[in-house]
Amino acid sequence: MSDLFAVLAEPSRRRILDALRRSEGLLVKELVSGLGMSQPNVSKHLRVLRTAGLVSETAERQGRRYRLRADALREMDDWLRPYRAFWTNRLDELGDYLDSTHPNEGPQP
Amino acid sequence: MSDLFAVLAEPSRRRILDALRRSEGLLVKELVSGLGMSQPNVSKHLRVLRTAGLVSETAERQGRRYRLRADALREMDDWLRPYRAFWTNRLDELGDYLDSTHPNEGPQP
DNA sequence: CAGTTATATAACTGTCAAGGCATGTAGAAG
DNA sequence: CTTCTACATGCCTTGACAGTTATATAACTG
Repeated sequence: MSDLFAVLAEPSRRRILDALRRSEGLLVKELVSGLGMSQPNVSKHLRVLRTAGLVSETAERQGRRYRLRADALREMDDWLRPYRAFWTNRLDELGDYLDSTHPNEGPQP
Repeated sequence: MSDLFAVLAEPSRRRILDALRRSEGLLVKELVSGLGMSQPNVSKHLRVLRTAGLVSETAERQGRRYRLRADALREMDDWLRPYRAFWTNRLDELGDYLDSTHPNEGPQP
């Protein structure tokens, strides 16, 4: 489970990240009640996310606060970058030209 | 396996997409020899990719040509977008300020 | 110290998918 | 029609988790 893509393949983990993104860090109990998952399940997922460098953990009096480490997502963004060109550059700048010369190779609706 | 993220969690499938991205479509046999995977394995992955809308297939005399459908990756890009702001805006514009006030909360090397 | 709260961990179980092997199939070639 | 090529598909085994339940740990409270 050391692969970033495999870590993010779990919908529950993406939901955890989404929740952390909208807040300035959350306690485990807040994630449990907020997402409606069992506490051990949340803890397990947090462990995976932590191992992947996607979240950080700090101890507090009321519990442990987990924060997003969005930086770890750059690897995914890097992989995606060359593909992004297919619908940003190509379609916007060269779309008409390509469509007129290779009408069957453009993206289908 | 209808979840895009789960589909892309497989390294072999990402390699297939990478290969297709660099070319204007490839035959199955070309993928097999180029990636060094077994033919049934490649066919299976292609089926998954096709179901996810990530590749398209056209029949030719020499075989079946698969092409990238980068458009299907937009869903992943959309999910990533709000996170991207964390290292584009925040780090570039406020990075120095945050580093000077919370030196331990910045991205680790 | 006893009890409560917050979280982690261990053990177990069910599910699911990846990869290998063998086989089916369709088209071109002879 | 037979053979080869290119590809798909079915079956099988194995391994990897996800989720639950039960229990451990740690800190705070009274």
